[in-house]
Amino acid sequence: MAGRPREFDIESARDIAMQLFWTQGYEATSLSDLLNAMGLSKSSFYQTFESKHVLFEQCLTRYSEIRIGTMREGLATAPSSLAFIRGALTGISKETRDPRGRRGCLMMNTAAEFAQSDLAIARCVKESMDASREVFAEAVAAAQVDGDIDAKANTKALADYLVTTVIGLKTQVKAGASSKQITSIAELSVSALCRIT
Amino acid sequence: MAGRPREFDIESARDIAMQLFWTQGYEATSLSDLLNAMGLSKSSFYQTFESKHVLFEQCLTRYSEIRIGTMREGLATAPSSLAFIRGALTGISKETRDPRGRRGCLMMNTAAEFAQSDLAIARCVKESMDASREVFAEAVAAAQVDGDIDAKANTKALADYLVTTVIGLKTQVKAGASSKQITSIAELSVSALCRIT
DNA sequence: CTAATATAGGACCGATTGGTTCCAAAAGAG
DNA sequence: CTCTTTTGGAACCAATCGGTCCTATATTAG
Repeated sequence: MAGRPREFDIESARDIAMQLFWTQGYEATSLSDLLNAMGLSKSSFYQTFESKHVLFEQCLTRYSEIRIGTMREGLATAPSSLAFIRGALTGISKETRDPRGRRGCLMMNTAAEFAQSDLAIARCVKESMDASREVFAEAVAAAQVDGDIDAKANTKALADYLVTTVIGLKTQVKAGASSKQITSIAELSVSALCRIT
Repeated sequence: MAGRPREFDIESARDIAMQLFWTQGYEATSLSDLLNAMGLSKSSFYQTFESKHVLFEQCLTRYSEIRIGTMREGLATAPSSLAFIRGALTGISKETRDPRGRRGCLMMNTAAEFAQSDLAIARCVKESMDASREVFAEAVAAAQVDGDIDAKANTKALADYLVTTVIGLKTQVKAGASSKQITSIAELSVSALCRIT
């Protein structure tokens, strides 16, 4: 009991929107920007995604899922937990060469753009932040078992420390830091992590 | 050789604008927001400050001056260079209770809002970043002389590390972290700094 | 067939945007 | 007094914003 089938894929259309929001920010992305990039008419857009704002929230959720998924996969396949942590930090230097520009992290960009003005979005950002902290906490705990990090150290505090460093590094990239600088800071942070007691 | 005297103070009017931009961001601050807050008519505004954009650039410069000045003063008056560094990090936890909201740092907010789109602004942000790194570099060098930080460590790299941590902490505040979390991460970072070789 | 849904495209909405220009009044300096 | 400048306010600009609604067509299921 259905009519004409949808001619586009909701998921991939949303992914395109996510990329736009990521690169340009919410306010800077106009409705026509979205329509052009997604290849949709206004009618299809509003019928499928209630509004620009609702679509944005969906994009945030999707981004978080992808990001956390990638982290979990990286942790599972890394040669060691410490290697995963090191890779998570040093890998940020690659974003320096991002052809799409140094666009940072959608969650942090959003946190910066919507400060306290939108509670629903603020909550979404916080949840994503907590999720990535959780992955780091698991990695730190495993590295403590491996003996790479002091077992007496506070696991959750170290995870918070890592999240903070990642945020700082990504923002540095956005502010114009060089690849070498990022790598150097990342290495420094990891070696510091291993000396904490 | 002058006509009617200006009835407002340019400096303080600009400071009010800076506060607005800081809390709300550039795009989110409309012209009428500015006029209301600054208590100016449109004519006075455009006669004194060429445009919204020019005013914003002036605000960025002013913000940077204040920020760097405060840092230099803190470094000069602190009981020790390491104490200054520790204070610079742990003090961020106070911003949690900011009545004006967790508004982060104007420079980083701007970096996030204007990514690569405005070169003049990007340059301004980078300069401010470099200036604060320079202050941290002086502090680290002094702390190395004091023996609080290993003298063999790379001074500039440590300064970069500190800037990154500050950015991360301020963004964490904006994303909703608690005062305790911030303090804990800051303490962790400082103690890590002292163990690096 | 009919009912249901999706399509593209356009008309239209009120509101707001940053910015410009003009005006007449006000107030100082010479 | 005259010249110069600032003042507030209004009028006006073209453009854009997100969003609604409508028409006509297309495509499926039953």
